Amino acid sequence: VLKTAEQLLAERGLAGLTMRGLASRLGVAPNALYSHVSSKTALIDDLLDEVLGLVDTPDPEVEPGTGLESIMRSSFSALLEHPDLVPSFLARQGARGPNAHRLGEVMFAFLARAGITGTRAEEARRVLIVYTIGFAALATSSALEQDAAGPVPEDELTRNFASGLTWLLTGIISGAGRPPSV
Amino acid sequence: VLKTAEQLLAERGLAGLTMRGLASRLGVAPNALYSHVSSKTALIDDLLDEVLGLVDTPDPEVEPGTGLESIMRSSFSALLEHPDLVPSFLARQGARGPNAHRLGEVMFAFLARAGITGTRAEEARRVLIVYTIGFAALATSSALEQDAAGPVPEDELTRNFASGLTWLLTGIISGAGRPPSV
DNA sequence: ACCTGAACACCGTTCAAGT
DNA sequence: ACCTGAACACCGTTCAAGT
Repeated sequence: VLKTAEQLLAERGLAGLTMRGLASRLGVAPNALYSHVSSKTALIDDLLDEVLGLVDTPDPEVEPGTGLESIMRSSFSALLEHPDLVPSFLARQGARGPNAHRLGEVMFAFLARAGITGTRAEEARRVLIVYTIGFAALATSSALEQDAAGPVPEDELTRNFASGLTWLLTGIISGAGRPPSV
Repeated sequence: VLKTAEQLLAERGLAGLTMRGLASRLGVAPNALYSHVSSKTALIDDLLDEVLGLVDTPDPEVEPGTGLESIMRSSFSALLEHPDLVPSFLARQGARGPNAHRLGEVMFAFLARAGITGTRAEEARRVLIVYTIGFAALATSSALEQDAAGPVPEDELTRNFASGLTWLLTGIISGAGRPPSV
């Protein structure tokens, strides 16, 4: 059901994933899909959470900084494997399915072990997520369209992502910003 | 010419900005637009660079950290004023018009004064841009759709943006990551 | 429950022709 | 240069009806 949507997406891109195209591949009429999914948006939401299922969560005993780093790296590469879905992640603010929820909890746990809780933890989590999805959006869109300007190779962007992630984690854990009201 | 596009966008959103709708507002046939702009994508690219024209560049004598901070803050609020264009910024990697170029140069100048040059400066600039656009995307999309989950007020997101920006700049300027090969 | 036929109300873009 | 009429090749979605 969803699987063929995923496969059609991989073959023909986001613009190529149409309800009509999907229906014809399944050998049914376009409107028959509405017996299985309430709208195209709902279909995409389902696909998004499936991508997050690919992210593996690190050993919770590991140091908080490295734990967070590996979660974000793993998320980044999961996103890169589904380039066409990344723009949708941004538009929908990172999916709200069960997998998204699970990852959010793991992140909170690591932040808490680094002594970051409350509002500050929420902020840090949001910053990390936004940064990761944003960079994935950059990497995937740059892969899709080749410009005269030179497309910037993917491994360079991955290194760039890692640098920024380190900066971010350094800033978060060092406790910059906001006076020590905690 | 472009002005009406901007105004139509403000009124009816990105989905409401169609070539046909734009044409009818101008009192011409849909295809007449193609005498003025080569495609809808080109039209949007023009709109994007216009938004970047709203960003004001700080006094170049100011301290690098605060200079960069104010550029990114100003960019963030310029983006927030045109919520419907933000997704396009991500898809097109932040526009490539003259205004985009100008801002990029100013950022490089500040980074250089902070002792950051070469690859590292490119990485830092990209990280800052991605972070800013990504957060703007979050803020605008959360403003557009109200969910049961509670939409997160805009000023909270703006503070959140500022916190993350501080963390990022702390990390960048403190010289974390990559061993001191410079 | 799940499907079909037919339709509604749209899209972006192109082509030939006019002025 | 800038416009029109007409068309091409599509969209997502709904409604009534069938099994």
